[in-house]
Amino acid sequence: MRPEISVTVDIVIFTLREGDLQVLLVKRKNPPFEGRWAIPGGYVEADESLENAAMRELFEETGVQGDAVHIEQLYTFGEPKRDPRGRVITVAYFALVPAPLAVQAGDDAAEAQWKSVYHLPVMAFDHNQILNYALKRLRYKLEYSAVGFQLLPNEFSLSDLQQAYEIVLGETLDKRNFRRRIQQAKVIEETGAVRAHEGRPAKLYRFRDDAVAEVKARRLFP
Amino acid sequence: MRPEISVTVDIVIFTLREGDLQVLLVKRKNPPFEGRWAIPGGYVEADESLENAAMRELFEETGVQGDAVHIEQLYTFGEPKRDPRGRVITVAYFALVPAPLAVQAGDDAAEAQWKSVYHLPVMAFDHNQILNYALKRLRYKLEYSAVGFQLLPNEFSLSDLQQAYEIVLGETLDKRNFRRRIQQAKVIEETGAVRAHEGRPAKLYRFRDDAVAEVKARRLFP
DNA sequence: CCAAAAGTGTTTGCTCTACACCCATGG
DNA sequence: CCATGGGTGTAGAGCAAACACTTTTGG
Repeated sequence: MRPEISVTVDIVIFTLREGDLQVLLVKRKNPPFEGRWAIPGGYVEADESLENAAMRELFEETGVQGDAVHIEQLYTFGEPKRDPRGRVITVAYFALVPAPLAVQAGDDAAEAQWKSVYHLPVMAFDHNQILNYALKRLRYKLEYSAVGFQLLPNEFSLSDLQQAYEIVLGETLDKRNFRRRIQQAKVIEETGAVRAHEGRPAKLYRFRDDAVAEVKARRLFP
Repeated sequence: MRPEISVTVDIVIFTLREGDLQVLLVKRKNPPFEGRWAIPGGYVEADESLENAAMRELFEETGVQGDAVHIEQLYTFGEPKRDPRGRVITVAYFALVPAPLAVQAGDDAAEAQWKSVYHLPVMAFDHNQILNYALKRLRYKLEYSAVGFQLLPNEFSLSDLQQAYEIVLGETLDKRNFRRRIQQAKVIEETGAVRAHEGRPAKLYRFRDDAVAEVKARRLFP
């Protein structure tokens, strides 16, 4: 009546690095799939919620506090044979972190590395499937919610923002239309600061906290 | 390292009945929450996939074969204290079934009944939360996918379809605009049959199988 | 012929898209 | 003064919303 089933959480951690959409993977140092790359994850403790388990894994791998970044449940994968050790279902989460952070390997990982989502290795378990699903969901959400801002630091220019969208969506966007849309959506405000570099300095913006819930009835970027 | 966690699936089964959006609930005949209404569900067997478990529960409660109707994973609920008996996480699914079917009570249920989503009792566990989430998702999906057809029988009139949308969305729609949209989306075809009743007979339509994947880039019903 | 429900078009405003030049700064 | 990236507006097309009458059948 109550079969022995283990429960893990796995967390797909996306960031923008090197003009690329990257994901944090760890190299497994124990069987099964020793030496293969995998999504970070681990067992759910008896007294912690699933979300807390995901945030704990995120912190262990990146040092990022889960409540400071976007984190959401993705899907639960539970095919009987997905783990050769026995019945293990995994609740997959995905997180968006802003900066290219230093990473540290967890207990069960020999090393951790950011990898481009466009050049993924063959991974342990069903992790390629999980990652494909996460990527699909990320692109999808980008089109009708303001979640993309979570990939950027607190202050950013409109060009930064546009570049972020272009990297994730894998297509180029019209500058004037992009800016008009973002402004109309009223999800950002000027910080007052500017950033100097070669060329005209860029006004810096921040994401408006009160706009998080403001997911539009119409998609922002059709 | 591998805490004792039980895994269940719960399934929110929606249908249209009596001009109302209804959900199938069962009355618990054992503690905890004896006598309370609950969403049908049960333990996941050691060798079955989560989806199969959900389809099995659906069949046990309604006699409907899971592969004949729309069924999808909703969310996984895993707060440590959600079940007083111990740590139980539940993978919630939702299903859309076409007809007001006869229902039969499963092992752990004294009776099963269709209940209006607009007059829900206080339920066992966190089932009110699950149901609210399912309803939100249903309305949301209705707006940008063709999933609403799954609530109707094979043959239906355009008035039937419009009525279905109105019931679920809780608002009235313009007849001409509704029909034009549906026709443009090319998701239905005439069966050739008509249905007679008081008034002019209605042409009957069926949902086009090849249109299932055809979720629009633009929402169908903004 | 009357009641009841099915079916059908047009106009108007808005939103999306495509597109090219000037501006501010540092070197 | 030149190179570099930041910043701005408009015209045309396609889409969505509002709106009322005619058609077909059964009784």
